[in-house]
Amino acid sequence: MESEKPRTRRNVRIKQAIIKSAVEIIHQEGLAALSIRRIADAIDYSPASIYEYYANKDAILQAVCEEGFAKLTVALNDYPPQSNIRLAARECGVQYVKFAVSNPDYFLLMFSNMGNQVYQSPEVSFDTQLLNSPAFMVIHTHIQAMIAAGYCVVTPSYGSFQIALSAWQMVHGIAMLALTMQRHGPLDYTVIRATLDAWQRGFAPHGA
Amino acid sequence: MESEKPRTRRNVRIKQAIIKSAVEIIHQEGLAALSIRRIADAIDYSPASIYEYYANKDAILQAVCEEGFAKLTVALNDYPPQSNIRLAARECGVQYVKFAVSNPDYFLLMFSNMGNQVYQSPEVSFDTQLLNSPAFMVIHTHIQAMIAAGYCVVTPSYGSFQIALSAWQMVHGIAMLALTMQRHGPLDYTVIRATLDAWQRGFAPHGA
DNA sequence: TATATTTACTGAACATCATTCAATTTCAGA
DNA sequence: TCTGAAATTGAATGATGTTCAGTAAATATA
Repeated sequence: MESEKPRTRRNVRIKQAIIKSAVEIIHQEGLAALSIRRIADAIDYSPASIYEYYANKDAILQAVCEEGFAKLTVALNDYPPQSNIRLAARECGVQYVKFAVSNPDYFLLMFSNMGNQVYQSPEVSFDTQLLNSPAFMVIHTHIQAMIAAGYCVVTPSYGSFQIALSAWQMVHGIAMLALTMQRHGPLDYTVIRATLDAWQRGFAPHGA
Repeated sequence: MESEKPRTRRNVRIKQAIIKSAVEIIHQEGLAALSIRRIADAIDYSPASIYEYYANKDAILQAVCEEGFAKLTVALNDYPPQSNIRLAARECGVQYVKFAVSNPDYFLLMFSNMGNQVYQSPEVSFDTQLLNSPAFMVIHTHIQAMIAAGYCVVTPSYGSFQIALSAWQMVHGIAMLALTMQRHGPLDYTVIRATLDAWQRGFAPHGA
């Protein structure tokens, strides 16, 4: 089931080589340096043959983005064990920012005008698309745990989905501004953790 | 003082015409449609003569961004009068999101890889750069008012600057995700206001 | 006013880009 | 071995940013 003919197996191997070299170029020389010719050089093919595997450059960028979201999902869980639910959720947010900072061009591509057709099927609603996205589900699971532990208050009009979306918006804003405005000098993660603590307090039950 | 020779006055008029048509093209056809030849067409000049006024395309994009930040500053103050400080600050945040949503390509250009050299002089620190930026000062002033009114708690390591930055990060995350992930369907500003209320609660004094 | 000089402007060119396509090579099956 | 399909490519197309030598216009000088 996983790979039928050697024909198709070679096919997927070349497709993987294409996006792998694309990711490397983006990492090493930035998004602006990425071109079809550059990829073709890297994998020892002619520029024209790239189009045998991807319809156009946008399709390649989309594949790169999809891989990026998968990597982000992994990164969101890659932090040392925490002593409680709230610290774990906070560290998950820190991981989000760290992923962005250590993959700036990659991250900007994922969340910019073009390559973000990942969640963009208009026929499916925004909510269900998010709830099927692994990266968002990591956040959502943290929020559900905090709700279950009594650290988060839900109301009829503002449930776990809205809170998780708010959490994503918070860390996304931190990450984006760090990439575009705060490029010079390293980030102070103590301050960022304090910001995420304040965010958690905003959803905590009254006087806790 | 304002305009010396007719020579220089004509010069600035043409420079303004260039960025004005650039902004129009971005609004009407998107950033991808913006080219030197397209601008030259719009202002009845040859492509080469554009370079008499701007060094290259990046310089034009930077000028467009600077105008964008000025427009954003105006928009942040353009909301109906509110009955108290906290509602005013909240509405300022709503204006930030509304500006982004009604100028998507413009906003993405302002906060993306290239055209954001606005605050990027490495010799000046991030803090002082922000505190000299009119758009950030609008946010900072709201925060200072809330602190003075006792709605916000400051600590030695987390002062008005950090709180204002956190506010900016929050609304920026809302705006950015709305542009890149939530493109289909209008935004629910009731939910966004609830999110900003929660943010404010996070910085409120204990049990208020 | 006539001339010299600086400025504004342009056409044509260059390098690079994404993309297409006819022609060629490679390969799997009969 | 032969045949047809698939894979690969060189060359071409049209668009892009940018440069530059040359021309036209505006200004300064005499």
